[in-house]
Amino acid sequence: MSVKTQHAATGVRRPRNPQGQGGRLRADLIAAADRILAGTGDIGGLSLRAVAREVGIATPSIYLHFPDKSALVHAVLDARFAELGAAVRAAVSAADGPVDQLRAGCLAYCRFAIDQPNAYRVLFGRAPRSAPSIDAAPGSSLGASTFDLLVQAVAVCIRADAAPEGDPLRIAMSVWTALHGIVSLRASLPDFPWPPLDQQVADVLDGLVRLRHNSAETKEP
Amino acid sequence: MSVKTQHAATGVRRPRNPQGQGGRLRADLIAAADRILAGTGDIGGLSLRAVAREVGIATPSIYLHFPDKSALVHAVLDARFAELGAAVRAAVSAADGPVDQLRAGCLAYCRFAIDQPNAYRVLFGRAPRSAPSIDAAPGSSLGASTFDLLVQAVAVCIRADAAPEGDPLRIAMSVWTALHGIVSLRASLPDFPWPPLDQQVADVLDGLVRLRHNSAETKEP
DNA sequence: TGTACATCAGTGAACGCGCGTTCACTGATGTAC
DNA sequence: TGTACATCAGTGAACGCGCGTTCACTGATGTAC
Repeated sequence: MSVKTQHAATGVRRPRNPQGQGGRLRADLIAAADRILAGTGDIGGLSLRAVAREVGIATPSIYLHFPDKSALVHAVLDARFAELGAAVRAAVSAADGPVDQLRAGCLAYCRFAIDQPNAYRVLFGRAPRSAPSIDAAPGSSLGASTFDLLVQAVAVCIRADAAPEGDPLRIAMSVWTALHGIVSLRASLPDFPWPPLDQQVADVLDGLVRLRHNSAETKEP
Repeated sequence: MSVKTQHAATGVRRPRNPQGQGGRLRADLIAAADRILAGTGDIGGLSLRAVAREVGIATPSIYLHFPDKSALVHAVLDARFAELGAAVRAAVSAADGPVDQLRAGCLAYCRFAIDQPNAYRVLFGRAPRSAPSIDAAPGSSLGASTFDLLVQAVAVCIRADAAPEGDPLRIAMSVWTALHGIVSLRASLPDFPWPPLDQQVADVLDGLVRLRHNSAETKEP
């Protein structure tokens, strides 16, 4: 039996899906490509052959579900953008009050990026025009909706008098770029003596949003 | 005559160096690799064959000057780090006073990154451990010396009472990450409606360093 | 002044590899009659 | 209940390509005698 067609992890060929369930392979392909990208962070280095090996199928079977390589990559990016948005939304929902909600959302964004640096790099670390395998910026609407969340959180803080007057869009841009800087430089230079993430995020919010800390709600009981 | 060995731009094979001047090719190879990387920003996508084509030599001639591909890439990175440091130093020297010098250095850093986004991505946009062709983080000492410049500039502002008390190292880290965020997000999402660079940098310095603007030195005559 | 030799800066062909994609094919499962 | 056929989910071999690297070689230039 050829080694080429065996599953990468188990050495066993993946069983064939029953009729009507061929679509399952599509999800498995996206998941496998996502796992590989999470290990390398390099879209250009992703190969259909590696994806097929990971899933345990023959490479041409991918073409039953995606017209070409870039379609598979787009599907992976869409899924990851949705996941990032869900993580931020969940953190915001779990917090109380404008300031804590803003902070929780920013921290969730950074944690997603730091826990999965390669996945984050795949989403935000490429030059859209010059990337060889990607023709257009995918998932931009999903990314934009997550950014809208930040603009709204800043606006709520200002309306609640937790931050001084200012343009929420402009402030949110500053915050987003600063958060992106925090997480992407940490990924690029892991040996640099970075301060704790909470402190860096707090510095950014204090400096750029100028949050007013509500002394009535400090953690002292 | 084979097309393979002709110069990419002119179709003419590069003339052979005189004896004792073989080292010239080394500099030409670094420059050619740098030009290619400035066009793609993708270290993994750089090929020795493309470099040889650009210079107008046969590919194996590269091995007369570099033991392997990663040695050539390291040389390119060292040269670019040195260039970035020189640009920042020149801007700082051309400005007067602690605040303007800090601002000038930060702006020069951003302009270098924005004018040559792919070169900047090559320097700071990779995950050092997982990059396939690069074994260790190169140029780190050159990068670190440029960062020291920022720390000193912040410290001078504090000593000159142009900024409130604070830990210059911690503040410089915040500023650097914010600047990196500004320029790398601009490169990743060029279609986003970014505000003017000067304004973004000013927001970052005002917020994170809390610069005091010296009203005696405003631009009004 | 001539000549044999060493050095130097390269060249051209070939190696084995992994890649995206195409093509004709297989074989299990369902369905119409 | 049996059987011919259609559908579905894949497979295996092959294509042409660009890659990093190795190897034996070339041919101009300098130098020792």
